[in-house]
Amino acid sequence: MANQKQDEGATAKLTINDIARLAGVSKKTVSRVINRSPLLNRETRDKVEAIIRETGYVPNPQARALALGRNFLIGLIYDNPNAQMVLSMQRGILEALHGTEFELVIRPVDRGSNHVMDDIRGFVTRQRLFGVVVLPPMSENDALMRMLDEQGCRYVRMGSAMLDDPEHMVASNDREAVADAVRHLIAQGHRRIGLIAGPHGFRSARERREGFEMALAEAGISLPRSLVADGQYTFESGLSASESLFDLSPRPTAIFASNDEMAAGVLYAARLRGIAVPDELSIIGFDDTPVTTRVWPPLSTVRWPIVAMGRAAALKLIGTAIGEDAEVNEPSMFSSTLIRRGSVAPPAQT
Amino acid sequence: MANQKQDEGATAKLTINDIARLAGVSKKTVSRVINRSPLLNRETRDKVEAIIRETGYVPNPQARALALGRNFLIGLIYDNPNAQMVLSMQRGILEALHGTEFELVIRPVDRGSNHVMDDIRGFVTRQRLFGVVVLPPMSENDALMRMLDEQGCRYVRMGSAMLDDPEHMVASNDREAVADAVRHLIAQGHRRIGLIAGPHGFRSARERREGFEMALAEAGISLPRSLVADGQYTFESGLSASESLFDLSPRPTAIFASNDEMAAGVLYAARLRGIAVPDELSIIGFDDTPVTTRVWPPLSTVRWPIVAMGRAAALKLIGTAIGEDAEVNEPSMFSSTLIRRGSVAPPAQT
DNA sequence: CGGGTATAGGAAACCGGTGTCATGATCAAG
DNA sequence: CTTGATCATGACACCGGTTTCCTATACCCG
Repeated sequence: MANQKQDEGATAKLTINDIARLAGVSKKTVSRVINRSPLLNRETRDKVEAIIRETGYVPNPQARALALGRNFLIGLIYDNPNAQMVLSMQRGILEALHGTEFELVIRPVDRGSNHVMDDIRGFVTRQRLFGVVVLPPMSENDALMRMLDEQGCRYVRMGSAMLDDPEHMVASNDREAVADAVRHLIAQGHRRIGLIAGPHGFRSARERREGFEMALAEAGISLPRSLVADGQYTFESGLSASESLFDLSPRPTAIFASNDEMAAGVLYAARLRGIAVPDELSIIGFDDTPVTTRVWPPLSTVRWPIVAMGRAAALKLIGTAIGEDAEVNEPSMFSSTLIRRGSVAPPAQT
Repeated sequence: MANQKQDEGATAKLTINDIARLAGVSKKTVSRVINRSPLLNRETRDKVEAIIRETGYVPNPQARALALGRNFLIGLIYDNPNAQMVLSMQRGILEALHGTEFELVIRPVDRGSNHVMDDIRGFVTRQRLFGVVVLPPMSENDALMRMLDEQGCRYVRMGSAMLDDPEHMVASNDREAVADAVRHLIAQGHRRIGLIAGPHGFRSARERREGFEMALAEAGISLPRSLVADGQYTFESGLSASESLFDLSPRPTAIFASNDEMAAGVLYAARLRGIAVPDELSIIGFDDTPVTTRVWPPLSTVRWPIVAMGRAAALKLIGTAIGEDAEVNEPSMFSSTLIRRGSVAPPAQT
């Protein structure tokens, strides 16, 4: 019913036929110019290119996608655990896509909902996406990957140290990074070190916990269950989780929080209790989000190269587009570094 | 040269012809079912729908877009001044798009670069976007809007109190909101109130500044030039801008920072100088980003409904798609509220 | 100088949908 | 029973590109 062509108004869109007519060649020839076919007369190409340039012709991507059987859309699937991470990832991916004809379509989902799967299936099939990048914790869902395979949708998953399938994976070595951070605490003289763990079922939470335990074990320090508190990667959970650690006697002299949001919660809780940081309590977080430098004292943390990893993920995805043989040489494993700020000091008393 | 159909593998995609054959009807009839044409026999529709459901057929969006002459992609253009804002906006837009066939394509740009314009033109023309949402400060670029008009690309701009063109605009009333915040400070007894302004050329910066001046004028308080410091909406600029205010004698007893990042900078600077907040200095920010509750004391601030505004913007955009007459009733102006936290107290001495 | 081989370029089919218009069936009114 | 209107459906062109296949020309060589 709705009246279609009513808001025409704009510059009438040029078609390949117009260009062909203007250049005095067939549309096929124009198509060859657009697609850089090598078997073309030099003059013909120059002439057509000149016309394209001066008319500002842009081939219709829908028609191209239809004829070519593939489009130029990359999807980003995430269940936002961390605003900063998502945004950095978007940036990394877009950096890689810049200058190509690919665009980024974003898709936050709710992993708790019981139709996530259908939701994502609809997303990739409806738009016939070229491929998707999946962020943690969705990237740990193997059923999702099987579904994507079934749908013939390429994917790259981001995650923590999952190297089963390096071609479809970009990972950071959280375990080693956390171990380094904890070794740093130990070197400062800390022995009673608390852990605020991430949510169960998160690969990163497990990796970070293992790194924590590894460093303690190396130093021969035992880890009583009471020094481990469960968190949800949120500020509030960090705040409440630290309560139980503060109630301990003797109190831990240092706490490693599995991400910065929770570390900020620990800092806040310490302030509420009048515990001085770093003099009475050292804190290390993970992620290096901006909040670490906004609070006082600025938080020491572990930085992982999110943007670079996003870029690598996107390149892996579109690398296969250029040509199957164009070997993709993006690394699959990235390493993190400890950033020392003001939240770590030697313990007050030995 | 590249070999196309080699990684077929996936479930062979069904076409409308397959469905037509299976249902024993013509493709046109199937098309009618898909597009909910009202002039269809009940039985025929049920039969075709059953087949579509059991085969899991999804119409090819590229073909649809080609035939229909429009696609189902909304673009989001921004020059990220504020991660939280961008992310909330994405969320709001996606909420509105949820359940429709539209998808969101994001496009950060660099407004400093001298080919932003070409960049954006390429973006909207190449993908033939249905429409775009433009975030500040890009939304204040009138040349951009003219260009979008030329390209026949619908748009909605987000911004501060620009109501020249309500149909293409979603705005917040920053001036009044800031005036309220400053009135609050005045009511607490403050008379020497400093302002950290936003960058020149930002509409929001001007609106907020005007609100600040308005509230002071109402109360008959004069505003010496020295009480106004320039900032760039960044934490660091807030930090350094507050230095000059702190050097004043007498020092201001309160500071309004034009956004939360700068307010966090003020708080940080105060800590460095040993100025107690809120006892010796009150602070109010703007945006209500998470950082306000991570720092100590938590910052009082002005909250504006970003998600709701994003939703409204998207609805305005796609509202015109459903039918030209379907009047879009989304409001164009949203109002903000003062959130009182712990960074405001009466001045130490009168 | 003639026949074989590249090479540029064109005609037509095709990708998977939608619009237009024609057609046959059904039904109410005359 | 005929006629005109209404309804449900199908045939076919078309959206704007790409691909396949074929032809005409230029070039190579003996």
